[in-house]
Amino acid sequence: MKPSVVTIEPSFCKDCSIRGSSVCSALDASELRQFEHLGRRAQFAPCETVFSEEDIATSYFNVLDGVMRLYKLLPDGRRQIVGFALPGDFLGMNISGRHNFSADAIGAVAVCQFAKAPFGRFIEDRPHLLRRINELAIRELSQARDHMVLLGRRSAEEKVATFLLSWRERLIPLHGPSNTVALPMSRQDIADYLGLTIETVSRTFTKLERDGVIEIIHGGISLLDPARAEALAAA
Amino acid sequence: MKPSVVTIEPSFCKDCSIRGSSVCSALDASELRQFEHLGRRAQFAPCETVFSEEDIATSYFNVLDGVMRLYKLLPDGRRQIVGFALPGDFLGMNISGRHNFSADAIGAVAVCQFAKAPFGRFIEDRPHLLRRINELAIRELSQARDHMVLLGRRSAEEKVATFLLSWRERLIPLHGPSNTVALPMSRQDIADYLGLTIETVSRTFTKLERDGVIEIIHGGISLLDPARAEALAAA
DNA sequence: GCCCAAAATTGATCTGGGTCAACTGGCTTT
DNA sequence: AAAGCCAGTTGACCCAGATCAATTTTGGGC
Repeated sequence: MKPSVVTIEPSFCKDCSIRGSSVCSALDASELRQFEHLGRRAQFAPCETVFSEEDIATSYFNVLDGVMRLYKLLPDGRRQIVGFALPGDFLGMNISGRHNFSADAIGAVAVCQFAKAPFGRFIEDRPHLLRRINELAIRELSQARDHMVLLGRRSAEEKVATFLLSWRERLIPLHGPSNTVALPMSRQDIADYLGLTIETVSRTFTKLERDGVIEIIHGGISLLDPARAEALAAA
Repeated sequence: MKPSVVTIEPSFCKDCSIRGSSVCSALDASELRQFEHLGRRAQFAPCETVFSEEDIATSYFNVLDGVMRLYKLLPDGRRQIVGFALPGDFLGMNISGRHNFSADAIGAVAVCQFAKAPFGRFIEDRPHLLRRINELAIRELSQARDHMVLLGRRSAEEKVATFLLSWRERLIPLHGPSNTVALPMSRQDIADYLGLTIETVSRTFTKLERDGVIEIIHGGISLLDPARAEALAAA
């Protein structure tokens, strides 16, 4: 784990890569110029922790680049990854004043960080921004429920197939549609996301490859038979 | 499944039992009087479906009385209960325009039903209400993540102990604190909530009773040894 | 009260995925 | 290029919880 590099540099929202897909899509050009002064760019090195569960939440984060793992730990060390955050995702919403999960960078990550208080004041008289945030929360809630079904009621093979397809789906806005699916997270991360062990994930990947559904490539997979993968994921 | 009885009766928000715990807590007395005209009381008989996944969402619901099960089905019939709704809970938020889970009454249920459009217009210029709704969504999101940990990483005994404790917790605002915990839902419901089978739930209840942690009583359980239950749930 | 159906419990057995352990193959370091 | 080190894979075995199959209990209707 390398030391973190935090760069404070002038950042222009209008040039931002995630402008349009994140919370900021709710803002018009003039608001955006004010908004600019609220955010501060920050970089996180691979494996660096951005915030931890139970930490006082002092900031909101907009992911600009890279992938983060969001997880909760049980006292004995068992881990459940509750999601992966990609560019455009907005983190830090909570009601208790504390984060309710931990987040760390998988590869290098860049975020736009907003101090809680000024951000709160900015929202105060901009209900359209609040509506946008609400929209994001409701979308996440829907995803969370889908994931509950996966965790509670699906077999290992269904879990892996579903994960690969939905991950591919999430990468479309970033890389365009492709059957080559980059998997920046480790097998252990995938296991902890799907409620499996690393061995079962590995075996299931191998099985899917043997069955001609995927090809395991360096840093990801190639989806050879999307239709069959869909069938495995649906049933 | 008896036929539904829908009663449209004059209902007064100020006298409402859940006034203060639901969305409406964000409204002042004068707003409440206007709000009154938006809602319509409806009753649902035991086992009756309030709405189904993929239905066009035309209403929001405020649970007034009774308990609902919220669930998703896989094509082959496997079911995952994603939550139970109690008085004060607000249902119907979504972004797709369709419900993303099904909901049915467990016992008799009374709700306050709001047509989507007028409710949306009412929120429009009342950001404090929107903030309240956002708060509820974020709280649910946090609960959903806790439940993911349970589904993905906990043993059967831990699941059941955790469920009993958190259900007891949820009943406090309704019945006051008590070691007697009413369980209006069936064993099958509990199983589908915890990602287990009905047999495993039944066996685990029996084991907890044999161990002196709970006593199984009619329509629920009595928590004999809360400390031990906490220990089972935490580890 | 008695009857019937549904819900819950209990027992016997099976199995998907976990556990434990060994091995492989890239990378990095020197 | 040798050594060391992880991340990932594979194999052998095991067990928590699923499945299958009876009971037993509960509750509602008459």
